[in-house]
Amino acid sequence: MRSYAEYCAIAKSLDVVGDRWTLLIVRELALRGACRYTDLRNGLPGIASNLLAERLRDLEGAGVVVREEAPPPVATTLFRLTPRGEELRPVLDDLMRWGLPLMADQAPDDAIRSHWLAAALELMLTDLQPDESPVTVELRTGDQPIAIELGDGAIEIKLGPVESPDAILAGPPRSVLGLLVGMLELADAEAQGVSFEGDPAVLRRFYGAGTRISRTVA
Amino acid sequence: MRSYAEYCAIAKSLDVVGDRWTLLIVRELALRGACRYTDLRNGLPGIASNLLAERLRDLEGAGVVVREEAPPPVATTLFRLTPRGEELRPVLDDLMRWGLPLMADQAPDDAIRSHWLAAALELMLTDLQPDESPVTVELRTGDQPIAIELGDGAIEIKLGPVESPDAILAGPPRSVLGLLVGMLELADAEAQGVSFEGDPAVLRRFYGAGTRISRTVA
DNA sequence: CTGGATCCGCCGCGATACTG
DNA sequence: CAGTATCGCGGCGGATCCAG
Repeated sequence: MRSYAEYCAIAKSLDVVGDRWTLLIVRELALRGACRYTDLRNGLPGIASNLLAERLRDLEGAGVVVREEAPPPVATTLFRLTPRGEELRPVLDDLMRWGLPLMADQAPDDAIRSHWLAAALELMLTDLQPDESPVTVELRTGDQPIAIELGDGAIEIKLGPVESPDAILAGPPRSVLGLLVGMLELADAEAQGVSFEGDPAVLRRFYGAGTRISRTVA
Repeated sequence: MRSYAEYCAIAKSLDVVGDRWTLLIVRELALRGACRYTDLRNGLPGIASNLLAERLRDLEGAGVVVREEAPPPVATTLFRLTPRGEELRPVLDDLMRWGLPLMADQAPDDAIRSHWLAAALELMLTDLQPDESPVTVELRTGDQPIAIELGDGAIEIKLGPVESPDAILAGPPRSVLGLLVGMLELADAEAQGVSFEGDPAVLRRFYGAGTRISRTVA
């Protein structure tokens, strides 16, 4: 993209990361750590291969990304954020926070990746009953399961299955999120295709976290 | 721009504000408050008129901007951020912070507006000697003077001239910023075309604020 | 199979002219 | 003052091809 040619910090930032796809590439590296070219393609459905290569070159030139050759036996090239690139996390966090209300509209052709959902949940969820016993929930939505672990007032969200979950939640992402966040009652969520196994009381641990979001939606 | 078609909060944010020029329009409204179409053109040098009109329509449709008809005698249309638009300020702040090191390179054809500089200074400057007596400085760089008022440990930065400043600083923006931020000694700044009137001790009030920035520059 | 490069069609953007 | 109209170009999308 052409430079804005403005002596302004915001414009100069956008000169670096304002191109189409660029911030989403940074998002992938921030959420998933070092990635192979193929991993990035998978996390950026629809990107043209030449664009991904070009953006990675540009980001490398700007000092945001480094390319490193993994040693044998893997022997593949990895892309990783530099410290300067890591400093973009606040920008990503704010953009994610601002975009949370927009998760209310899930377009039929929206691609879905569980690590995007996990990042959103990390911003939204709080344990409303931190004194209760620890609880684990497995989410089955997106391209891989998500593990939620409540305990000691903290919430941990990881990718991957849960050993013996106290509850299992499956269904369309929008409805699963809506239920967790308290915008949807269990009955409504189930009407939208959500299946819930376990003790419904577990959901109360999250309820209300979403009222703050709901208020944001115009 | 085409939608990214990803069920991800960041991607959905960028679907709204990721177009070229869009965030800079929001910047203008955030920094200067309600603006006329002409004010926006002035604050966005180089933007095509049709693009500005189209972006404003889009932003209005997204609930980020409202158009309001000013009552007579002015009788002009004003554009203003909605509350939802105001919530983009954290994004702008982080982008500005991330871009501060890039202010080190001022391209010859970079447009300059004092309100961009004022915003950057607001992020960078701290009063290192809050117990000293109040001090006012007038900056003459960009398209209008900038007033800096130190007192009670707080810094106020406004646009416009200062009544009877304790110091006057004029010259190229990069050097004026560099001096204030402590990356440049007075002698070096003067060699770069900065003129300084007043007590040089005033500069010590700011010195060091920029070491944090300097460290950021790779 | 990974990590690209190349080509082409198209649309978003840039620049300028024009208008109620 | 607040836009609309037009046209040319370059960035992007989509597909295919290629080297290690």
